[in-house]
Amino acid sequence: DIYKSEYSGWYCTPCETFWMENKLIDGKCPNADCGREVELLKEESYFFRLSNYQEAILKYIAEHPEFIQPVSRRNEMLRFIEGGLEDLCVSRTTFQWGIKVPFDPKHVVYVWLDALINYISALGYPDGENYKRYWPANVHIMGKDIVRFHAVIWPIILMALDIPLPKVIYGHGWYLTKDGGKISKSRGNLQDSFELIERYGSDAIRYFLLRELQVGTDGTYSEDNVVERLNSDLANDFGNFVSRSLAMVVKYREGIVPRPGQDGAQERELKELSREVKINVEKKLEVFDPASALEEIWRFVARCNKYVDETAPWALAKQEDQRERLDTVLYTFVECVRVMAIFTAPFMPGLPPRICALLGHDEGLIRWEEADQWGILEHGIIVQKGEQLFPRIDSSQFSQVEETEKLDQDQTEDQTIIQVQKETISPVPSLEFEPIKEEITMEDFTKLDLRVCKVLSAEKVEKTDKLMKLEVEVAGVVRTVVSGIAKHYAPEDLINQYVVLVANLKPAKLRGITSQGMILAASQGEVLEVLRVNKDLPGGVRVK
RNA sequence: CGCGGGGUGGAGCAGUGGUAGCUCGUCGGGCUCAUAACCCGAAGGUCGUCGGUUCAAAUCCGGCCCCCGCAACCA
Repeated sequence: DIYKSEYSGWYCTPCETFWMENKLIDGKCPNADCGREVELLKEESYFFRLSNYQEAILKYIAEHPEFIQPVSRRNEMLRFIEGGLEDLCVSRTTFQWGIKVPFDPKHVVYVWLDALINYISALGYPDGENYKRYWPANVHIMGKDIVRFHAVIWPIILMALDIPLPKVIYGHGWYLTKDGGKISKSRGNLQDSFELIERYGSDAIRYFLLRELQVGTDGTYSEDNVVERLNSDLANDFGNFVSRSLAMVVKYREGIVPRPGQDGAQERELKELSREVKINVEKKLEVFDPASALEEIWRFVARCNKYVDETAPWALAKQEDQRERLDTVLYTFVECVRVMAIFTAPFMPGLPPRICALLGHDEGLIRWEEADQWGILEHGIIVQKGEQLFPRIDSSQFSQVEETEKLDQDQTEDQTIIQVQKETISPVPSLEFEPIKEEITMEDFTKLDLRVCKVLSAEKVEKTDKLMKLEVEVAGVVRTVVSGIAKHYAPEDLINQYVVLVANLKPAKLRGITSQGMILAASQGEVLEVLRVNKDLPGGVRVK
């Protein structure tokens, strides 16, 4: 299914670029600086016959509705395949880095071909033990943007090799910021995950991501949400239960887990709930819904806290004739801690050792199949209250700390530097400035011709988000300039304003409009400001 | 008509035909073992909008409005 052929395209030699036929302008190079003749050039390449498998992959998807999940991604892939598959060019000769084609070393393998193969080659395909044991995979989980490679190209590669396909391809959504915008470096809203882990702990961050965000769709993220979720679920509900229950064993029985008496209705209810929760969690995990699984588990956590309230051990402790009842309750507390540790272990792998240590056990205590079994712990073992598992996070205190740290920093810096105003309350990553470029001479600088110019007219370029077309007057001449500022200014904001133009910049074509120069503007992330001249200097005055 | 996601109580989200749920927040009460935590109760939603299908629509179909991501465009 691999064959050698030629990839043909229109090649512009000076630009060293291939162009699609429909991009050419009057049959010439579309690069505005070039516009020269292009030639039809053929590059030798290897191709993979994707097109031969179009019907096979459609049939497979139809017969295995669970293959691509969630459904929205499945529909997207079906539409893509129905649109017609073309053979895939799987080698390149235009660059050297990459894996050389063994039998034709002037070619390197197309990245997605060798990347996908890693799923089986890493397992030792075709004879490795791991391959025999683990393939076909139960599920591949990846970001929704690369589902196409996993749900179309990869299965076809496997079909061509006559290898079983993975059972499920799951495209998960993305983490977006609170305002719905994508997290990205250029917007300055990047969140360093290692910083978050350092601040809150990896278990807590795992919990947040699995609990708060739906797997199949995009979710919003903000540090306020993290703090709220962690305080409420981990500190108040979970951590506090462990703390209060073990504290009572220590307080009323010197930490020695007593022998339980007869179960009452409350104990029976608790045990029944553990069975129900275990089954539901298993179901939710089968369908890739960790958020609902954790919601189930927290039903149990909440019931445990309620159990404390119902049984009121502090009242039992005052009555000598309730000694056996108190023993039962305290024993059940410790069992609840054990069960909670089992339930949460798949989501927070750092937790079991910490809890087991409190119970004087090793991690052998954590066995999923015992999540609904009771009476596992021996009486007579010694428990301790220990450190708080999840201390509450005081976010206001936290941002104060940030502020003072910042002030300290500020004072050490040159007083004349104008400080960047910190607008948000929640901690944000520090701004990353571009490094200062290498030194140039005065002569280099004077090559730049910067001019004050008056904006005569301004209009948004149709069908673009960012482009604004400006007519400016400079030294008595009117020039057209296209600028990427439409998101930040309305045309009327700029008309009759004096701005700074790079007057001797080589013209370039943008969306069909020739731009004769560049308007100066400062920007950081989402904020942008065009530099303006306020004194009434006539258009054409030089800026130095 | 480039491709795709979404609009559900103050906030964040579940919910693919049959009394609209969860967490947080708010208000009132209880308890005092615990990490000012826990427990009980309450208020709060014409499910973006208009129309259609149906005995019945947040849920199915169509039109419209708004938000977001990708692609193109930041000279």
